[in-house]
This record gives sequence, structure tokens and C-alpha cells, in this order.
Amino acid sequence: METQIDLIFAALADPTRRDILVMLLEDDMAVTDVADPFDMSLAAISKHLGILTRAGLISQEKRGRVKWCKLEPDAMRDASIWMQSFGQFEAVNLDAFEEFLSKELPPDQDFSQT
Amino acid sequence: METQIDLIFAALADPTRRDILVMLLEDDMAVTDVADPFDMSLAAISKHLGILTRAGLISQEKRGRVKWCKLEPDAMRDASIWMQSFGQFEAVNLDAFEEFLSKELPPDQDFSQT
DNA sequence: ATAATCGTCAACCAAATGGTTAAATATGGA
DNA sequence: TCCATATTTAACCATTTGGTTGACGATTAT
Repeated sequence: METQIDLIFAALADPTRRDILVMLLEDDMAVTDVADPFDMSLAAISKHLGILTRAGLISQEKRGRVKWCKLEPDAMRDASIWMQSFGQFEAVNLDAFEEFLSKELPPDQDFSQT
Repeated sequence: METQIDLIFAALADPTRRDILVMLLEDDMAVTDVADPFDMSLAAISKHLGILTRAGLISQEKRGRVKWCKLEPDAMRDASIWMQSFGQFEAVNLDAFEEFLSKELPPDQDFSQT
């Protein structure tokens, strides 16, 4: 079973898809316009957009014959939070702290006479 | 050409590898001990560790016959920063802001007489 | 010296990925 | 109605991915 975070990281792993997200930062875009700067078929871009959509990173809405792509930053936030919370745990990694202490104060050192 | 950030996001896309990273948060571990909780061959875990290593997310050091795996949180930070800076740009997305304004103040409204 | 442990490597496999081209489906405009 | 535009779908292809098993090299223990 593929979780949402699996889909988000997998989507972000491709440079074309990250570029698309950056483009959408500027403004909502039609599929054709998204495809324009890339040296790749429209069908390929359409697939990339499908992957971004399934990951929840963008949404697509059809108005008339053009389908508009819109950034959905909340989805990105989920993965970002995973990483940041990871950093939080890292900050309180007791073992690393203990190792640090053991280097500062070698365990066999005797302070009882000082 | 695969950039470091490609490798990092691809590495994070697999739940087994994310689990391994969480385990390494606790302490450095031998390959065999990393593999233990997983219902998967040692060789498979060895491959996952190789992918994490190439992404720079962990490092491996062989002491005697055991190879120790160690978390390298700096690498994660690169991808985290990509996402966060993305959020920064989003915060100053002028077009979205303009759209917000246009909803609050319909453009054909006439304030000249008030 | 022999045996057990730690880990990788090679060969293989099925499924997923990222691309192509060509045809099909809407929808909009003349 | 007929043509052009916008986008997806289908079929295909090469490569990558995530897993397996079995053999192997290196190290440690008996």
C-alpha cells in the first residue's frame, strides 16, 4: 500500500516535476503552457502532472477545453514536516549527546582528588 | 545526470528506507541489526543501505567484520531546505495575493463617490 | 585449522518508471 | 459543419527498482 508521503517523495525525486512545481509558484498554468519549456512530448508532461496530482502536490481543474494546474502547498508541507520532525528528534538524540560527553570527560578519569 | 537532491528524494520515497533512518536516530547500528526487524533478506537491506549511502543520508564504516551505519542529518537538511525555501516563495506569491485581493475587492466596484 | 558470523556480489526476476508515437476525445471558433 | 486546439489514452520500449537465492571474501571464535 502506497502512503501519501511515499507518493510525495517519489514525485519530488524527478527534476522535471520539481521544475513544474517551481513554475506553478508563479501562477496557475494550462497543461500546454507547462509543457512548453520542456524538451519532451506533451504526453510525457501530462503523465508528470498526473503523478503530481496523485501525490496531492497540485490540483487540476478543467475549464472549457483547457485544464488548469494549481499548486497545492499543503501537501508539500506534510513531507516537509516529516523531515523537520526528524530534525527535532535528531536534536534530542541522547546517545549522540552521551558520546559527546564521553569525549569531553573520559570515563576512566578520576576527579575525586581534585 | 543525477543531482544529490534527486538521490535524496528518491531515497526517502521508500518506507523501508525511512524506517531505517528512524532506527538510526536512536543509535549507530550494524547492518545485520538494521536488517533484523524487516521481513526481507539481508542482501535487500544491504542494497537499501547502499542507496541511503549514495544519497549521503547515512555513512558506513567497517570496524572488524561489522559495518556500522550512522545517520548523516546534514544531507537531509538540503532537501528540507529546498522544501522550506519553496514555502518561502509561496508566501510571497504575488499572483495568489492579487487573486485574494480581487475577491475581497471586485475590480469593477467604484469607490470614487464614497 | 575449522567453523561460524558479517556483509557483499552476481545473476536473475517481476513490476514500475520515464519516455516515445499515434489515435481518440472534448471543446471552441470560422 | 468543419477545422483547429487542448489533453488523454493506448501500445510500445529501454531502464531502473526492489526483491530473491546462492556463492564468495573477510573476520572472529573454538
